[in-house]
Amino acid sequence: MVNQSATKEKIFQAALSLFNSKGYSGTSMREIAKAAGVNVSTIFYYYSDKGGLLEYCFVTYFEEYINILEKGMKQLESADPSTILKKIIHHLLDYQYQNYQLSRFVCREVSIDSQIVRETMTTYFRKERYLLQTIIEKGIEAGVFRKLSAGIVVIQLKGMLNQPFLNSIYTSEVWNIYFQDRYYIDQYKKQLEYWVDVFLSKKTSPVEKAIG
Amino acid sequence: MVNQSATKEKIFQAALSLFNSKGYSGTSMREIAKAAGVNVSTIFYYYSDKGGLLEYCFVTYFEEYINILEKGMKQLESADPSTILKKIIHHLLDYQYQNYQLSRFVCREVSIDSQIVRETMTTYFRKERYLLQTIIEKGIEAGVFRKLSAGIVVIQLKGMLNQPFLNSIYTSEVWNIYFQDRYYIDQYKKQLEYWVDVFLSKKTSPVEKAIG
Amino acid sequence: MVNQSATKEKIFQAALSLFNSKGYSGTSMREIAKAAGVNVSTIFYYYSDKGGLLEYCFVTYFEEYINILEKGMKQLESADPSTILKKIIHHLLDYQYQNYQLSRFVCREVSIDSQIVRETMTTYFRKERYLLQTIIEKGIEAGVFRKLSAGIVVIQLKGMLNQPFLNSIYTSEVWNIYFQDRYYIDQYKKQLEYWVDVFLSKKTSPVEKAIG
Amino acid sequence: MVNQSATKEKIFQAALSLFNSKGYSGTSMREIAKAAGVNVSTIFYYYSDKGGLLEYCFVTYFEEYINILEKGMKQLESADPSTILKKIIHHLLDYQYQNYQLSRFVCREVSIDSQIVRETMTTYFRKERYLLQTIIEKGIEAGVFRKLSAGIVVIQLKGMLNQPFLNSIYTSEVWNIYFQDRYYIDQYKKQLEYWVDVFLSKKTSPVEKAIG
DNA sequence: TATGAATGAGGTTTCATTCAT
DNA sequence: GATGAATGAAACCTCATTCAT
Repeated sequence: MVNQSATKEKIFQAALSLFNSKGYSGTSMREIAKAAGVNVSTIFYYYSDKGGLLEYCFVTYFEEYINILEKGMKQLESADPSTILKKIIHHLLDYQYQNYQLSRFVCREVSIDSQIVRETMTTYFRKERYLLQTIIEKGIEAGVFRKLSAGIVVIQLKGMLNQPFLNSIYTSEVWNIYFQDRYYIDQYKKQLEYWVDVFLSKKTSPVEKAIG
Repeated sequence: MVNQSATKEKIFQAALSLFNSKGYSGTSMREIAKAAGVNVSTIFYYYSDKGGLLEYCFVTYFEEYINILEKGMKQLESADPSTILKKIIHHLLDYQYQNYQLSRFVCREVSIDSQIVRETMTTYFRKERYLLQTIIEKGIEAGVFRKLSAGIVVIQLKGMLNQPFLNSIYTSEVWNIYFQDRYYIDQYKKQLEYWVDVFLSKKTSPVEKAIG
Repeated sequence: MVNQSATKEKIFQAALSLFNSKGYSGTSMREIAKAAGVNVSTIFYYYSDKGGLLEYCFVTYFEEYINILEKGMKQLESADPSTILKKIIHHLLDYQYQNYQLSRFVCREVSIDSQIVRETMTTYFRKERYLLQTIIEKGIEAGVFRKLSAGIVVIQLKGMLNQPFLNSIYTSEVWNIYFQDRYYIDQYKKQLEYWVDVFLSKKTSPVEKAIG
Repeated sequence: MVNQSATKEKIFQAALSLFNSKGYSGTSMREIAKAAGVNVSTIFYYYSDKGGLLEYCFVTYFEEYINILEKGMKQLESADPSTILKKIIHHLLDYQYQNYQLSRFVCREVSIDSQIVRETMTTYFRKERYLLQTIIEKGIEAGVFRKLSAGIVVIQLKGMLNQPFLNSIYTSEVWNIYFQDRYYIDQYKKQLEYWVDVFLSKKTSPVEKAIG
């Protein structure tokens, strides 16, 4: 997260912004350099490759992402599944909100099926799978969650978690909802926590009354 | 949907497949030509432009997509919101399942914020918004759906609808779930219909007992 | 030898001339394009690679080179070793003289120890080795040639054969000898044939009297 | 020959090795730095230029080369041409053998017709010409050598002298002869001395019986 | 309808080099 | 004596595209 060199960070930010609006392949190194106010060669000095820049984005994103998951992991024994899951949703949405550009880009580019994506991603996502699956299954065993397929539930959840960042043009242009704003993110967060309570959980929690 | 020329269709399919695995910008006309077994110039003959090829993909996708929505539209008066919504979910998932490659590509590329995307997409999505919003609000008015923000609900729903196609590498590599298979799509479909019943709707429907 | 396309040939000649004076690595594609009067892309269209251009040079050179050797091969049974060897020397020098630029370049670049050189070259030179070694050994067995190590003799011979083309700056600048001229090549040819007669062969032939 | 600084020498050796396998133009400063285990800037500190490094190679090579020739020069009056020539061949081959990499590189790069090569080389080679021509002509006058063109003879001789170093891949890969080994160099040396005796000289010397 | 030849613009990357430290 | 950060120029190569056929 913390960049040693100011120049390196400047390049990173410029790249992120451009990758977001034009896609990774659609962005040229020259454009990035220009946006960062450095010479093209400087990018190669720091990231060695265009691929290196991409990898750096992925690693930076997942490093913190996995951190959040691991904090959830530690509470697996002590707290109840519903609370943990809601906490994780809370932190993930917050993290993606605070790293809007990066999240948008990674969520999007991850859907490409290239070598580098496959390799980088799979490791992180296997960890994620382990955590989420465990939580869901514990909840089911404890009789708190409904008997649903853990896989399908997680895929559903992930779809919901990414959507605000993935399709931000859609949300803003069509719905006038701006997930760069705290307000909307918080609303969406509540909705997902609510989903845990009424969709996943067998009995509706007190939160339900507050919203629905 | 129906291509006049076999050659044109061949090119379309080849392009689709490549766009999916390398992205639109990451795919070159030569690659498409090679994959389609035709000369590069032939692509220009049929689609005039690389942009033309992209547009053709979008139009082809949304043509049928909007068809499905419009069928739902016609039932707005006669049928109840919950049933209509479930029908739409059913048809959309089916459509995307049957046009796997195309859906994957469009869902993904739509997240880029370029001129062409913005223009093509917005028209279709505004229609979609009108329909879905109307259904949700009618349901709320009728006291069938919970009092939720229509916008947030639709965004949530769209996230869930796209996820299986967008992140197919994720689902297959990490969860061994293959949405190219009828079986998994049907399971997922049930889950979303269930979501309509227990999350959106105030009272849990009989379906709930069957699953949860 | 015969180029299908006039453009391709033009590029080839321009490349050859530049490779000779600046070396392969020292010559840029742009320079070649400019010298050939075509666009840079055209070179890539025909040769696909800078490496492809290099390979084309090698193959073109060795194709005819090996032809000459194979003609010598066929006479192995019928003619005497001394005559065959002199014929080969005669034809090789003629060939190199007629393809001055190409020979100069290949002889020089062959001394680099890269992958492509190793691969292309070895095949041809093994054939050459077989022929020359056979001739020398036959001559020794027949008691016509002195008992010398065939390997050392061939290396010595090859050094002499290449020298005029390899170091043409040296010969012209220091000795005012121009091997682009028939006259000098013929003189040099005589010298090497003479070498066969008095150095390789046991008894000095009548030719000796004519020269020495 | 004697490098003041160990670092400077390290760089020199690394450069030599790389120049040999990839050519001068084909080798980058970074590669040299990496091979030498120093920073790129260090090379510039010691040699100021890439050209400076090249010049240093040439000068280092020719300094000793010309020394050997000058020693021969001094004996022009006292000793007989045949003996002097053989001594020179002996010392030159020894020198090139002991500075294998350097000789290989210089012999090869000298064949390029660039400004720097022309300038550096010509001075040294004119000296060489004077010595060798004088020896040959003296021999002819004295009736010891055959009446041959001095120029052609020297060119022939130089071809033979360089071949083992120039085409070392050829000799090793095709003939399994390794001129890095004393044994093979000595054999080759004998062959060339023999060449002086039977080809250049009118009457065969006693050495002939020993070999042929 | 379909192609091969050719191109200009721009892509990524590497190069030798400098400068402050 | 030696280095790391940074650069401008130019390297190789690919791109979408056109045009004559």
